[in-house]
Amino acid sequence: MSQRDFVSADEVARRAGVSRSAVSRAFTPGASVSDTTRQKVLQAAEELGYQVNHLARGLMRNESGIVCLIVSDVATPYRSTLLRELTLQLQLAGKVAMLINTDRSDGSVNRALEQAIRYRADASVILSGLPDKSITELCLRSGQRLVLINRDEDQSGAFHINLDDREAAGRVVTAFVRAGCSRLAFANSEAGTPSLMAREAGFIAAAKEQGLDVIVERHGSTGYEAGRVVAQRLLTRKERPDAVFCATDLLACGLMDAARHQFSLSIPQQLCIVGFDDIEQASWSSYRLTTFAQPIGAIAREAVAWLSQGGVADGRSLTLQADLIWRDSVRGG
Amino acid sequence: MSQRDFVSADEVARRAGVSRSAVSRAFTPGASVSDTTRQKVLQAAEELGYQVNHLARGLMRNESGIVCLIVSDVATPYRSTLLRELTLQLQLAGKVAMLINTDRSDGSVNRALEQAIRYRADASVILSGLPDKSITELCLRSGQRLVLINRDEDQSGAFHINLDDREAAGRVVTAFVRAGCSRLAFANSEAGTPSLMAREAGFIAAAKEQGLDVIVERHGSTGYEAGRVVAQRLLTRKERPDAVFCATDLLACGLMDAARHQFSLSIPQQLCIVGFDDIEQASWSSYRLTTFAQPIGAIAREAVAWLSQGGVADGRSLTLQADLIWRDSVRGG
DNA sequence: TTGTAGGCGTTATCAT
DNA sequence: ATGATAACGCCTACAA
Repeated sequence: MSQRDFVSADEVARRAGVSRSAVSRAFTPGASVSDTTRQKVLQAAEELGYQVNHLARGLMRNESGIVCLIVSDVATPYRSTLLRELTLQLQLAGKVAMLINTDRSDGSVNRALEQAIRYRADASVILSGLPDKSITELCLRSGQRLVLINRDEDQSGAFHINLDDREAAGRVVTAFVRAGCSRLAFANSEAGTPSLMAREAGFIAAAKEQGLDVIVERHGSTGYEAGRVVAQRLLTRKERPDAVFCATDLLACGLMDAARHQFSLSIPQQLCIVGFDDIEQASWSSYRLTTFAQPIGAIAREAVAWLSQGGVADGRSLTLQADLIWRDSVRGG
Repeated sequence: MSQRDFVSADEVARRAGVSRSAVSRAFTPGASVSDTTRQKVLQAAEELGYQVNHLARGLMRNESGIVCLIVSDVATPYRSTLLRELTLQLQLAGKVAMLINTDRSDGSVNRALEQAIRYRADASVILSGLPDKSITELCLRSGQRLVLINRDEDQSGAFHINLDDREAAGRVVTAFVRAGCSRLAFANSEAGTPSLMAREAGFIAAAKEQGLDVIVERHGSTGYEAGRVVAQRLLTRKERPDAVFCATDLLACGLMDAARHQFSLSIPQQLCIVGFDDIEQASWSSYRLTTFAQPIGAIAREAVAWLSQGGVADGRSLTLQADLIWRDSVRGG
């Protein structure tokens, strides 16, 4: 390691002609220091380029200020938007985000949480994957807060933020029926995460109420390419669907592109499509996708509010509604 | 704050019937411990759910394992991809990423670096913005490494990774001329970052060598919407351009969509377009954009290799080439 | 190989 | 309001 030499409170104290404690107090909001000494300290610190060592402070205060964000597929539009919002809110709350990428292999969520513990993170936010119960219990027992976004509901003590996926799916059926569609399909990935499966189940159930069957096709991960593959399967059937609900916008974009450029179908005339997430691309004029907007701002705000609150926090569950954004991929908006 | 109670090395030592130091050694690769005690310690740790406190360890070792990633516009395709790659490489190198969002206001890069110092980050990687020299010197002086990606060249002691933007721009002119284009335009944002301006300058210079003028149009930030606005300006001129080089793919997508859907132009027959970054959307069948692929993997690898190397590191500069990806937005690939 | 003692840079407690 | 002193949890000589 190269030589590291950060300036310490001692040096500031010496230069300002006060004690270490005075320096500490000058950097602690609400501590009892006279204005004159505070000024002396602040000036000395400025001149030396002193910054409080948060490693040491965290050790003492038993509060690191660190919040771990555990996530896979960061490069995905929806994920990266959520990430942006979370980091922003965290910073506003005086916290700092530690980003842990779980793209590689399974069980990596567990390893990520261990990392969170090692850095004594005040809280962890899980955006992807599902950790084992033993490790989340360890977190909770250690006093580390846990927020699960769009994850399953089985971790007591943690804060769950979910969308009402089933309700949303029901509205899609209504929209499709109103558009005169009758051959419904659902495009999903093989990921099988709770929220994705809830959309699928909700769609099927609502369709059944209308006396309609649903063709379900699943493939790969939740991306553009998977959408193309699913389109291939769906649009070569003898009984071609006239309406597809896609579990995510990325799937929808892939499916829409294939439908247009490979099968020469007009949208929404010959095929209605609804997506989920309202990623930026959904509004691009090549897509103009009717889709559900996740309340990303609200999710981030609620998450940060909960994890940065003082006092003992109980586990809790919050269900938010997704907004249906009408654009041009369904007839008769 | 709720009660926090992480298990410490003391407790592990007691349970394993050894001393604290034995515990420490058991978790230090290459320390001299007998296999039997190591096993005892590891088992006790496992049972108690012990994890080494990296705050304390960082304090002692003078090496936190933290690397700060300083970035704005995280939700942008190119940025988020780079972020994914960097976090992955960092984790492979045994480091952990601290993400600092500088979306708000100016001078926030300076604040971000101060944050990096407070957490005693081993290094900082700057993906956006440009810090004041005084603060980067403080970082360097404190022994914190600095990597600047696609930033300006004026920070000595830091590691600079840049693309050869001018060379790339030159190749675009060649491609346009070969496609029979003669009314060249450059679409840029008003951001004015070094790499963006280098692409612009390089394009103009290369065109001049061919005896060609370039219409330059700049607007807003580097996004899809700006591309639409620029298209508006460019395509309503009496002398409509027949080839546009866009500073980024996002601009290119916006411009292409406007050209097609608003001006009913065929691409590449009536208008050739080249972008930069090779974001995922560039390959989608609605765009099939000819563009430059940033060597993101190499950038991330080089950055992490440099910042995690032992010993004293000198400032250094690395220039990488961008690969031209031929797709369908230029005639005669 | 093992345990003991001292120190890393803070903050909190206690006098003054 | 200020300064000395004791933690916080860990690592690392040093001694055994």
